[in-house]
Amino acid sequence: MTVTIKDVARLAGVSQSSVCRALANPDQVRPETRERVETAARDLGYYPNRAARSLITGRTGNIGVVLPDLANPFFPSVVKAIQTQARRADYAVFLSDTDEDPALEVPLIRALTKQVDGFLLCSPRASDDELKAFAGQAPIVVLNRRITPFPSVTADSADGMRQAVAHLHALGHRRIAYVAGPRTSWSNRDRLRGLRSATAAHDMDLIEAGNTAPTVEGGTAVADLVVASPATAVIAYNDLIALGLFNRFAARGIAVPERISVIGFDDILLAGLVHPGLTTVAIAKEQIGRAAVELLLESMAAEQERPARRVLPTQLIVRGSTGPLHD
Amino acid sequence: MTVTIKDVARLAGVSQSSVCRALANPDQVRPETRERVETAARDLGYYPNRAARSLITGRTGNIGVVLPDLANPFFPSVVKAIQTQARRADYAVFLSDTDEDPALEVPLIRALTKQVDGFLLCSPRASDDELKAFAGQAPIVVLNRRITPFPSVTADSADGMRQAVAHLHALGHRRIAYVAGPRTSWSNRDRLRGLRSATAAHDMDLIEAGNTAPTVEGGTAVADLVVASPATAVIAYNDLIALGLFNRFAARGIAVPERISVIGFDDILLAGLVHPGLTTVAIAKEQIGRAAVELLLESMAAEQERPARRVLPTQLIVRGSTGPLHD
DNA sequence: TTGAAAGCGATACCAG
DNA sequence: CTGGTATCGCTTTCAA
Repeated sequence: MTVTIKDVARLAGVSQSSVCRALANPDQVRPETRERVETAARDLGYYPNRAARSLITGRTGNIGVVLPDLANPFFPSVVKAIQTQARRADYAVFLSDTDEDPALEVPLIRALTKQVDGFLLCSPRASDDELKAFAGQAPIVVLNRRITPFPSVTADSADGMRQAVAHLHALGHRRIAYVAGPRTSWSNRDRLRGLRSATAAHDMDLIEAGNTAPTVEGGTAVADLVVASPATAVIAYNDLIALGLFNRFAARGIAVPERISVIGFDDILLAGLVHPGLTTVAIAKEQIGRAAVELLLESMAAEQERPARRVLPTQLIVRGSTGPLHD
Repeated sequence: MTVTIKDVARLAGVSQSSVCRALANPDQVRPETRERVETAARDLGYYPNRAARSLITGRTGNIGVVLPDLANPFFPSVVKAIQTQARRADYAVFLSDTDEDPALEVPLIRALTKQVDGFLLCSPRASDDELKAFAGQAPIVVLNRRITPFPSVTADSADGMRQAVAHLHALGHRRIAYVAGPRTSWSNRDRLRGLRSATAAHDMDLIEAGNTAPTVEGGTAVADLVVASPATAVIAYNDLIALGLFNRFAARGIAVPERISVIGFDDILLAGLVHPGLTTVAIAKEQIGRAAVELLLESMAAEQERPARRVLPTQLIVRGSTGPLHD
């Protein structure tokens, strides 16, 4: 059924060892032999069993990607970048969606541990302690979160928030509401931190409208709270929430940006397609994916002394959902 | 470093075989022994190496998912459903994005073959012949395409088109344009076929506006052709293209649905969030993913005589982008 | 009920 | 430059 190295060896009339070498280190073998082996392999349609190989080499050629929700358009973008970069290094990708369930993360990681050379944890929801338990067990790079001792790739949320707040301030806004995402999300805390210091710097009021699910429905659910607050502008944890706000605002006849300005975070595809366009803080999603793979490869190659931390830039994208304050 | 079955055996004071049995067939072993093994395994944090196991059992516990473009929101939805269903059966998922490159598919499949028990090919772009070469090599279920001899899961595009055309006809439209997707896409041909017969049944004119990329940009690129045609309504291969049309129409001041009605296909999240809402043919994406995994598990369990074909229903979702004909 | 030993497919080392 | 052999971690006969 399945063709193994033995079959190739037999057909080529050489030993297994030679087949192995001819295929892996072509120059350590006589050209004639190499040719015979290559022909035999081609004829039989031989492809090495990477699982068997990993047993002896200790390398699987796979990386594991764990993320909370593929339905959030932010993640597919990142995963796509990861895929592209991984393929360049001849790595295949295991994908696990935890469905925003923190309890699923650790078992999933464990189940994959022996099958991958390292992990990319995107916005992991598990506790610091649970994750730290993996230190030394498997190379791990964390995205959108910082946990010592793992290398991390994050976006410069503070700077993004600074840009967003400066923009709103320039438009005349003085009272901003923030719709927070999941409490378990490091990004959420990071963004909130940046927002607090940015509003403080401008001496503006920050009204925290509470946490909600990072989905359209999550935004819709808290829209009325925002309207009832004295805020003239609202910044959402992410674009999906912002679009949920849009929805409910439209349903209630609340004009954006005339009555209230809205800013999102992530710059997912949707942001540019709704009307009015959603002003948002763009994150370099492709760069995040790429950087993460690079860091992982590095940390697999050699134990790093101090974990690398890559912080990628953010950029405010101004669209129609923000405008001057009307009184 | 990594804890193996030997370590457990040593700590429990039994043989490897007993450890294996205690963990796999708990009832074939004396309760006392089982207890000792379980404790030892827990204490050491033992998790079997699935790659090593696959070597002997022939089962990997993995399934491979290949798709053309994770950036198309349709696919993440399907993948998420696949994940959920796969996890239920204790399968892990390998994901490969081919970036719409037909040439990448076959090598990717081959590279994964030994590491997975079967494949889910989503909207594969490779030729029938290339794919047929895998028949008998690995269990394969094809999504959004039909290729003998593989089981397939498809949407009832013909019925979806029938609903869309009937809707437009009722609104008074008589000339419909179709913006086609990739020539290599089976879905595209399937949808076109359905559309042709539906328009013929209503004695309506069908203007084929040519093929374009299944992306927002693809839609934007052909929008002017559609406007220049005598069509009063346009059906796009998918929602992304439809949204690209929206964009360009808005830029040119062409009113939707007053000047032209627009219908998409897939019902991605975006469709409900743009203004006006995009009328579209919804596909049961979760069901597709679920059904695909089910079929794959079945076909792995036993060679089926005739490949199963699951055709899932489609449903027209009417939103603001379609309206009565104005003259 | 348990242990010893063979073997899955590939690589790596050591002789020759 | 090539072949024999041990080995990776695990499962599975086969005897005891």
